[in-house]
Amino acid sequence: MVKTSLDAIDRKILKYLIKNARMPFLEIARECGISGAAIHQRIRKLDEAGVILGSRLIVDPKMMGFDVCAHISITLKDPQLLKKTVEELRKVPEIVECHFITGNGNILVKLYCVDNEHLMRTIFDGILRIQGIATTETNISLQEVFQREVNIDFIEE
Amino acid sequence: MVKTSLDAIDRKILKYLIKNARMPFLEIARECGISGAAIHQRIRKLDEAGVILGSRLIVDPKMMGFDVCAHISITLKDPQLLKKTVEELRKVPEIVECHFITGNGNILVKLYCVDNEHLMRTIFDGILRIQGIATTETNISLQEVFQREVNIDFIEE
DNA sequence: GCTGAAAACCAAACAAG
DNA sequence: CTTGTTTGGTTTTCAGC
Repeated sequence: MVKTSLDAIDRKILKYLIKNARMPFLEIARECGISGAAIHQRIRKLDEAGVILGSRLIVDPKMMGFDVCAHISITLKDPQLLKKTVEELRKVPEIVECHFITGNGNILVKLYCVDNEHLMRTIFDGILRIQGIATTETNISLQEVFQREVNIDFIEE
Repeated sequence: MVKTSLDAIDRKILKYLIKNARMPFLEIARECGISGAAIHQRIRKLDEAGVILGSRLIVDPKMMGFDVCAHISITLKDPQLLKKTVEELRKVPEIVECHFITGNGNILVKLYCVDNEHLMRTIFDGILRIQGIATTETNISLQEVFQREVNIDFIEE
């Protein structure tokens, strides 16, 4: 996992696209004071280097009918089963994030469900049936107050 | 927070753009079998309805120099200070997510830091100095195994 | 709500410095 | 690493259905 050195223009390009993935390259070019072709090549390079992972439309989960957001901390029966368990968790469509963590539990997942009944089914039929999972601890998110991308401004190199 | 009724085409449009925010509208149009102008109008409507919140380039935090990811559960001195505390948390650039939660603590934040020393400074100088915060409990994410947008396929209306 | 067409605009690739 | 140019595709708007 090698770090690429990003110069000021790279960071400026990323900053704009992090806020709006559909911002035209030519508009970025005008903001940065270089040609569109240069922006295009820099973005391609950032993509190939793995700095850029993709782009996403951000939708309001509530508007899509997902009224329940929760974090679940999962404790494994056996640490050996980590990789296999993750592969099973990946198949649970409600889960949007998965971390290996320190502290209480071994895995932390974030998920969205339609309602509490759906959450219950997801926990009991989706998560607890996975071999290797011993216990879960669920924390409901009453409100997702804000969500944003990592701010790259305060790395001044 | 009224739910808009999304038909099959709306969901198809969103599904494509959630995977790739820069997918050309005309390509979506071809996949959906309707004109580009219709796609354009539907997306504008979804935007105005608040279903679409924006779009983001997804960057690898590690590549940007953020080697440490953590979740911090925050307990307030006084529940009255909730709103004010959130406004202060919003000013901490390292924080990318903020929830009101049930269970252990009142607020859960997710953040990225450059290293453990930076995390320590963020907790002590950034978070614990905020009026109204009593205690914090930090959970380091050893690895962010995956991260994706909510899968809208399993809502079949 | 959709369409097709027009005008303005953009992405991508190129040779060249 | 940059630029200007070119080609084909795209966005956006609008009248009309």
